[in-house]
Amino acid sequence: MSTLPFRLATWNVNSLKVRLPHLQQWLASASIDALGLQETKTVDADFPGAELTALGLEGGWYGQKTYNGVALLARSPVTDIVRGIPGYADEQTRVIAGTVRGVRVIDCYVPNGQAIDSDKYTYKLAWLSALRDYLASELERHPQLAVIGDFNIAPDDRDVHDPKAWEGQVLTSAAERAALASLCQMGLEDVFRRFEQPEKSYSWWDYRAMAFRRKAGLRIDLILASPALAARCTGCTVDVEPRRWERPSDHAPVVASFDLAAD
DNA sequence: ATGGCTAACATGGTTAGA
Repeated sequence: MSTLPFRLATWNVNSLKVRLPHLQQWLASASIDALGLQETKTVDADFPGAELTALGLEGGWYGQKTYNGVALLARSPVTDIVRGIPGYADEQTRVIAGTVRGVRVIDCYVPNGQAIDSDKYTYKLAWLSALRDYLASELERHPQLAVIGDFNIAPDDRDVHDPKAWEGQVLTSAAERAALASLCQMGLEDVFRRFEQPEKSYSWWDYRAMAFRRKAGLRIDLILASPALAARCTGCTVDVEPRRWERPSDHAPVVASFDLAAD
């Protein structure tokens, strides 16, 4: 049976307006078939659709003023686009889903949570519960499902540069990790860990205190795959190169490769 | 050292990120 490669990426760009040149430069060499963005921070009317069309991308976006904002883009048609979590009232634009080459892709920007004692943390956990219910139903409908994005949860202490300093903090707390684990218990797999990876593999580094230079980061940007899709995964890497560029996003893109059936 | 830096909105200083 013949297969075709499918390279799927997620990138929190921290303002698409500022990072459009970075995206253009990265796409020129990264050979990406589909891409989920987070923190576009732009209303849909201002979304740079023409610039992305010029890069050979199409798809959908779901943004708001100042905060949040997601986009799902691909080199082939993106169909059945759904914005937000159906049935969950949320003023924040954090999810967009679509189907690309037979793969259902759900792009998420999970709430940060700010601090354990914050209302935003309560919102984060409630939001993750709504996401879990949504994904349970999507798993039933779509054997080939990818859930990608900025999860704002480091799955394990391996994914934290200083586990002691981060212990019990937002992004590593037990309740957040349990919420992520419950997604994995439904069959979604963090494909990054299917493969041998370098020590200190992270996807986010604080802008402050030379965190990137010190390799003081967290791995919070993930690509989860359903069993049938995970079985087709041939690799997953963090591309740290754009984090070295001038005026970078604080997140690096993560890329997973799949061999899809070519029927 | 509880700061450090960046972006949006606004046009000085606040909010938010993680």
